Amino acid sequence: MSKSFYITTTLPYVNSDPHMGHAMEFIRADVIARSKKLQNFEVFFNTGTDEHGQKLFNEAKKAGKNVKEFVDEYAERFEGLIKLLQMTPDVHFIRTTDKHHEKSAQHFWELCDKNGFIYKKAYKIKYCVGCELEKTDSELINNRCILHPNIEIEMIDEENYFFKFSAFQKQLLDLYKSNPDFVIPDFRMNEIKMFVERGLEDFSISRLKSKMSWGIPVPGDPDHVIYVWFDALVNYISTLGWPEDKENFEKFWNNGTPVQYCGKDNLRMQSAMWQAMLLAAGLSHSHQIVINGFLTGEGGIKMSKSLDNTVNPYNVVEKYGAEALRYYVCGEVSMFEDSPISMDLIHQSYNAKLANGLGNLVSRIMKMAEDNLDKPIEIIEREDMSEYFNLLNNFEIGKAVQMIWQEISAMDLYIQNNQPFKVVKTDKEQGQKMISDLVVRLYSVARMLNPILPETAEKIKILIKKNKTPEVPLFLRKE
RNA sequence: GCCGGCGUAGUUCAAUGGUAGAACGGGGGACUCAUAAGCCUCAAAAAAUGGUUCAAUUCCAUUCGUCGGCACCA
Repeated sequence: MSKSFYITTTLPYVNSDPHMGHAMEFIRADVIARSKKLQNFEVFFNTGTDEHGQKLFNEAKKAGKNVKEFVDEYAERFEGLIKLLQMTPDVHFIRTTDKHHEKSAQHFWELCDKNGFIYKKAYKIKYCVGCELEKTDSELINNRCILHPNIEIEMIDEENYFFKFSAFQKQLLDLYKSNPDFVIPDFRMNEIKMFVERGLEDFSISRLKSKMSWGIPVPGDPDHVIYVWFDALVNYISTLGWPEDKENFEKFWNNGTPVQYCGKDNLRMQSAMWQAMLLAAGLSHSHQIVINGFLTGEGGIKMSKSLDNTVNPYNVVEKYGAEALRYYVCGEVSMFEDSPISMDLIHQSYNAKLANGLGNLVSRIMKMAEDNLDKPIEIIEREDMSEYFNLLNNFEIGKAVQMIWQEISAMDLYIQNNQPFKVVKTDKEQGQKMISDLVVRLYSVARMLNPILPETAEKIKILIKKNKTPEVPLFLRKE
């Protein structure tokens, strides 16, 4: 029986174009998914789009569009990232407007309801007529909207369904205690632990259909639709075919150590709300939540259009290629802290590591091989890669990248110190031995690169199999 | 305000109770298999004050700075 592994990104909310944060999350999850496959796991890799809720409802209306058409357009752009970023093509792409997902979410609701964790109560919301929006306390100063301080905040009473989040405090704390690696990195684990320790409040999980119709109908109550978070989180299991497909669910959710990759803004939803929801439905919790930091502009300044320091994935791929972007978010960006990104930084890393480092090394070794070896070397893939894969298994993608580039440097240094290109002129046999040893090492580099830069890894393997130097450099240096 | 993290070369990061390491970037040099790449080499750092200690960048305290969390933002 082969081992199974499940990994998912969060589903981007489709109220704007894909940005660098999405790209980073998609790429990193892809790296882990690919690396598990290489370790012979049967992998289920999920991503998709979150398409319900007030915001989309409002924005579609503002754009004068039918909501479905509005979200269709965006969903297509996000689905386009799969190809753009060279993600593994068998990734599952779920949309929360998919019929099956909607039914699945309703079933999930019914389970929570049946188990006694959903109830109805009057819900007071603070509403700013100026914004035409519901406001939270943190958005108010002196009980007035920050944007419209001259208008009184209206209190609106409405009946909503509530989820008994408060009932799960102890179970969540137990979960965290018995699974110290449940949330990665540890400081995020502490954060969520402290949040839960402070006490949990039940939250509203429905909206009045008369006010906001863009949602999944609440089972048995046509006047309400399911609050977008409650619906969206269920995608992590609906994508597996839950509840009908018991076999898949068993294989990937119960036995696939489900991992959820997300940004730091998602900590609470992924590691507390969703876990409580699963418990309420009588299902098993996720295995691990991995929390990325945010990408910022240079100098740690928040990216913004007005500062003109935004970077978008399309431009980067167009100018440097998908692999340069994959390299950057894996090797140059901190795994868990906020990190800067800019075209300039990408440019520097491209030249230093891809052109001067990897690309140049491939050229110099394969030139020696082509000129001096009579035939391609025989490769036996049996060296131990466990040290490398262990890094990836712990989501230390950056350290894994570092390990590869250390080997690249070591090979450059070896060539410099031992000069096989000279040796081969005086002692052919010895020179050929040195060169073929280098080719073997290069092949190992390609194997390690496989999950990070899949296309380049494949190119290198082909060059080695044909014993050819690349016709065009792998990564042409850019000025 | 409360809680937590951080403050090390130009930049991004590392290690350490006893001469502070790396990568990128910058200066210089010898070579040539290679993408004017690679290699060698040089310059370059511990926010401030006080304490513990034979000895502190490392432990403690305070100050300053900075970042994050403090619930419906999908």
